[in-house]
Amino acid sequence: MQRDNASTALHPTIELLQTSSLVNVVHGELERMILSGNLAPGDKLTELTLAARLGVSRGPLREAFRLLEEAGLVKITKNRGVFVRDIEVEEAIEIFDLRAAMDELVGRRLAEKITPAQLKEVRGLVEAMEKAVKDKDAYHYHLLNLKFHDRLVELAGNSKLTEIYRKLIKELSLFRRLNLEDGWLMPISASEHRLIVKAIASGDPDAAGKAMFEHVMDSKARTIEHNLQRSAGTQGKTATRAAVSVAAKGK
Amino acid sequence: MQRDNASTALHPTIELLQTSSLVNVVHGELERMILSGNLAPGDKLTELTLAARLGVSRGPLREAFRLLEEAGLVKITKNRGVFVRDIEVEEAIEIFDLRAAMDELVGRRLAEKITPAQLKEVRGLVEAMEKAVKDKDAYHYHLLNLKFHDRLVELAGNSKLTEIYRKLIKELSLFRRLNLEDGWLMPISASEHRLIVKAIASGDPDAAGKAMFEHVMDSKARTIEHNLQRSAGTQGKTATRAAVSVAAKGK
DNA sequence: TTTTTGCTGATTGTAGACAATACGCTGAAA
DNA sequence: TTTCAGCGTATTGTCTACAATCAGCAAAAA
Repeated sequence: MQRDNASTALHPTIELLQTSSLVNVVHGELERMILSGNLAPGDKLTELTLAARLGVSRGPLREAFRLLEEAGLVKITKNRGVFVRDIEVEEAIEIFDLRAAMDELVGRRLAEKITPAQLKEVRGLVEAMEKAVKDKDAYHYHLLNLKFHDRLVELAGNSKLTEIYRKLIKELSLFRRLNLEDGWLMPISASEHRLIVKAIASGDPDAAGKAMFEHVMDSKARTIEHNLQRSAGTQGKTATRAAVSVAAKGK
Repeated sequence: MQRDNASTALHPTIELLQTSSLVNVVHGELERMILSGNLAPGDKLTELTLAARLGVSRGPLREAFRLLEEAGLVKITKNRGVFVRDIEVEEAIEIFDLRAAMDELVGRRLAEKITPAQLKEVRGLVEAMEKAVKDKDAYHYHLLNLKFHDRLVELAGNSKLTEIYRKLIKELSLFRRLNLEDGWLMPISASEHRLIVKAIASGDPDAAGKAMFEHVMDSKARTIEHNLQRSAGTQGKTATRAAVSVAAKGK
């Protein structure tokens, strides 16, 4: 009986057909469109239009909507439709605070269990980021930054933590997209990464946790500040953001 | 014009019809059945059967399934069906570790910002728990314990944190249900609650965070230990309630 | 002018039908 | 007895049709 053999070495196409339904594909595609900015916060996702464009019927599409809703990427209003969610600055602050606590855990764990090979790998990412800074390549830096943190969380070895961390990052991207790509705060962030790796390498859980925590909180301060400047400069109608400064100093 | 009046004081039935679709109702009902143990881990959720029982068609039901899938309560396998998820002990450990980090954040925040009135409220919950211990009322104690921690998280004032915390608790209940209701570890847990409230009341963020963290980690150790003992003792599966469909063959 | 009322087109909510796939049974061959 | 092929049933995946609801506009009333 070669059942074992067949289940381990499966042809990619077969594997694909067995695992992916239309719902999965549509879900992935919509998520990609949202995270890439192809669909912006506030945009309406009309069922008939999207169904026609993606070449599927409304059923799978609606199921994919529900996945996105629970993931926090869209908001469904009865009889009104589906809209790409808009992350308010208050919610972004909450996410940063939560991320800080999670990353502190990540730092602690890594200080205890990271291997030399893994350490070398993340050092490579830091060096690549420093190179991107030197080249003033903000986009590449952004991708490396995401990769760096994602990899650290992954290496911490808690899959539940990884799952929720990624969910938060996705939601946060709905808020952060606006003020990315002007890489003014890039170099500051970059230098902190070296400190994080150093603390992890030292094997001191408290130090590594603190380094991670502080990094996220600094990142939060920079992002919020940047966002406030931007929204204050562009439009007068954002007077509602006044309450933000109060929320921002919660520590 | 009494538009304001009309929008604030809306007839409950109208409000209900505007907000709740069949998907929402079905989702809530299924979640209730899963969390209450009416549907046990491993149970299969057959579309036609459930649709007939709930009096809806398969469409809304499938959308509710997707919500539950993203929430981690069920697992959908293509062409096979929907099953109530089974939380392995490894995943439970991960959730406890994550919860510990989150609760540490909760403790810190509460030490800084809890009000006397709120303090009085949580003290009342602790006292009620102590009474439940004295009465040996394990079920009531269990409910109060959930309420206590849920309220603390809520009072921390981070809605994102609250949302994810509740999601984790729901998932964890799929693992913990088995070894609840034998309240052997009840009194130990109860005494720790007093310490938590005391640390929060003292206004020391580090102490409160530490108290919360330790409590969750102790709770983790007790639960895991208890679970190991139990699963070592009983080999047979307890497939008592299979409301909808067959209990899958043992894993 | 301002408000309100009724209509119309567009969009979502739900149900049912058809196609595709998996599971379990029967029976025959080794 | 064990294994395996073939077949029928049950269940899921997807699509289409119909009903319910909403947004916008125009015309009438104040």
